Amino acid sequence: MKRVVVGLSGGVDSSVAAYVLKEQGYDVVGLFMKNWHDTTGVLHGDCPFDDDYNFAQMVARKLNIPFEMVDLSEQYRKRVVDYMFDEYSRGRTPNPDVLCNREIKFDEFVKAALKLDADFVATGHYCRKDSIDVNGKTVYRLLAGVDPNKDQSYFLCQLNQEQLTKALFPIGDVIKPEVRRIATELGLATAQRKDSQGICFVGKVDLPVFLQQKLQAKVGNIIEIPKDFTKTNNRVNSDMLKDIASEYRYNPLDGKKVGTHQGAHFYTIGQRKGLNIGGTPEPLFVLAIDVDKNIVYVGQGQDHPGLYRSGLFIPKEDIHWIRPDMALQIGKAKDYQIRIRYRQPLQMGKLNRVDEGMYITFDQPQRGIASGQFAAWYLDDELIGSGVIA
RNA sequence: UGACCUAUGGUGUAAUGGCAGCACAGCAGAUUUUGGUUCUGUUAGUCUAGGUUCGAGUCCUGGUAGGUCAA
Repeated sequence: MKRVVVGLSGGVDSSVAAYVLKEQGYDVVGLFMKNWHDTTGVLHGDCPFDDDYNFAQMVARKLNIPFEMVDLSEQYRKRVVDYMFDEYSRGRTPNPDVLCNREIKFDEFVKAALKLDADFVATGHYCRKDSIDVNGKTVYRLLAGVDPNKDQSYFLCQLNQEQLTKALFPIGDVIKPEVRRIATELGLATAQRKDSQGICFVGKVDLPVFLQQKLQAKVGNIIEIPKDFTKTNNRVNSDMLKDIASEYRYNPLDGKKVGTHQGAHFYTIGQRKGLNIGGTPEPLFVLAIDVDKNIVYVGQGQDHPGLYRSGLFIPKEDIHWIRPDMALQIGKAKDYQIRIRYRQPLQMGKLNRVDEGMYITFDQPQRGIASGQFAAWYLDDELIGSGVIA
């Protein structure tokens, strides 16, 4: 009998995942990860971590499976939280949950599971895996979950073949309401628990407060860029990949000062809340930040041209193929469906592999392309590859 | 130290003398395993002292503050 170690988080998804595995005849072990125990900046709720542990334990008892706990706090801090601080300090917008999966759940956690003699490791992600034969070699495919509303494949966009080999996603072909129904039917304590939100393991935080643990607050200017500012408008007609894919760079003379902020690195492109500037007919959105000069550039209205770009660039060292056998050769281009954030409907676009990296161009301009976030490319249901936006 | 104009939530603006409204910001909730977006709800105002009127943000007089023109 094959042994599966399932990451029990104390939520309903991993609870049902454990149940499904058991039904499938696996020798199932529940393993709870303790990755964080600081509440700085955490909104409402004093200490959710103990709660999670207790719920996970209750579920394990109910399912009659062994239950273990592993503390990966040290690794999580080093490999996810430090990366977060570092990215924000450079004026970028990291995605800690993608890193959490690559570095913790499908690395450190797997190591812990192997110590428990695991053959496979399972999670409660809404995604699927299958395998095909390519030139006599088994290749694993990462597929979207069948629930279009909950598909979480995006968060796994940095996994590699080795990691997929050991992975099982028991609830990928079930829709969320069905998961809730199963949990309710089984009388699992987690059946009605609210879905988790915010940074995985840390929780819903007030980001500026959280970041101020490491990043200094410092007052700077907010500059409003007019809607008809030509530098942003000209871009739309450009043919040069490099031009289309690069960020808009402004300088203070391109607009006028409309207020002050507490630190440019606390903001991200597309952001509306937190500027504290009123009196405009339309809301202000962040168009760009300059952490060196400590300036936040804003523009008025959802349709401000500075909010949209038709392309992005990924440096070659940040290109990742879940399917290495499909890696695009230098000089080649190919159409893909792409998303640049969780739950975004897939967008039509083209990958252009050049010597220095990958340019992605979109058929429709995209709102709020943020450096540090991940672009993930799909062919229908299958996640093929991903990369960090420069 | 002459004339004129203006004054309404935190900000920008509406209201034939008849229930002070809208937008933005803020706050709260919903949505969301990243940031962000979006949706819903909500706090908060007539510069000041008098007067006219059944009734004043609105009309009259003084004050205060800001602005424009004239020098």
